[in-house]
Amino acid sequence: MPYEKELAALSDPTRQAIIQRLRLGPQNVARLAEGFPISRPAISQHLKVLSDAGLLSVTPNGTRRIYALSPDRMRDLRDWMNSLWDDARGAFSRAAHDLAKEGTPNDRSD
Amino acid sequence: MPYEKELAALSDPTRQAIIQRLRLGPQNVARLAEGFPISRPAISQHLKVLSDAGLLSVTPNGTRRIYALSPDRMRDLRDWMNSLWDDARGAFSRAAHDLAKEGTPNDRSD
DNA sequence: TCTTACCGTAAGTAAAGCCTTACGAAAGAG
DNA sequence: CTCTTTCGTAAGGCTTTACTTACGGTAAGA
Repeated sequence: MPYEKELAALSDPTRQAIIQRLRLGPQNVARLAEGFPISRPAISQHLKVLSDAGLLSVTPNGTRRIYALSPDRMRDLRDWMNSLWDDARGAFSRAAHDLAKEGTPNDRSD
Repeated sequence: MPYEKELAALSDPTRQAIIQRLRLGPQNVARLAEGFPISRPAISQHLKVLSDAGLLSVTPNGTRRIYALSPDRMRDLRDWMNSLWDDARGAFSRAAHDLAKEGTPNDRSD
């Protein structure tokens, strides 16, 4: 299970919205929380999940904490998605080929 | 929130393992369940989640149901990851540039 | 120093998720 | 028709998750 934590972090709609926000640029917590219908501590908890997954980086600046997207981990995820897609294509056309020949691909009995 | 359901589907370790299994080729439910420590109905429920997310396709064959990866939706996800990564890179270097100039990117005071 | 702004964490609660067993429907063999 | 295989779904229990309010700690300004 290669990217369990990262995908779990991205699976929440609020965290996805946070990611979308940070696509425009780094932001501190208070400003980030302004656009959401939930409390600021809830945003902090989501930011912790995203940070623990390596998707965000933090830069303290005075009392503020600036959060930004971490391109490195994001690139790893993208590469994994790429390989997944390649295998999906391969398995798909192979299955289509097999089905055209005999009808059932995995017709083995142990 | 563009790919909420797809990412939620991929976030579970069991479902990730199912995906890994199907990278080798399509399989029916009973054979798929053989390699897991959980019951067959649990596998069926996971397969439903993955199918509802559009990541799998089903092909009935007698009493069996052959599950396979759906390359289309997988490609969409990959493309979204690509754009996400590009924006992350852009925001990152822009932030680095701003920090080099003044120190704080979002320095507005309400 | 005193006050204000910013933020993380703890405690508690309501909701969602994952697993199990039990059951019923559909397809094929005899 | 009867029996078996394959599979999806319903019901219930248990764990995890996401939210709230309350609180403490740190940095900057007067």
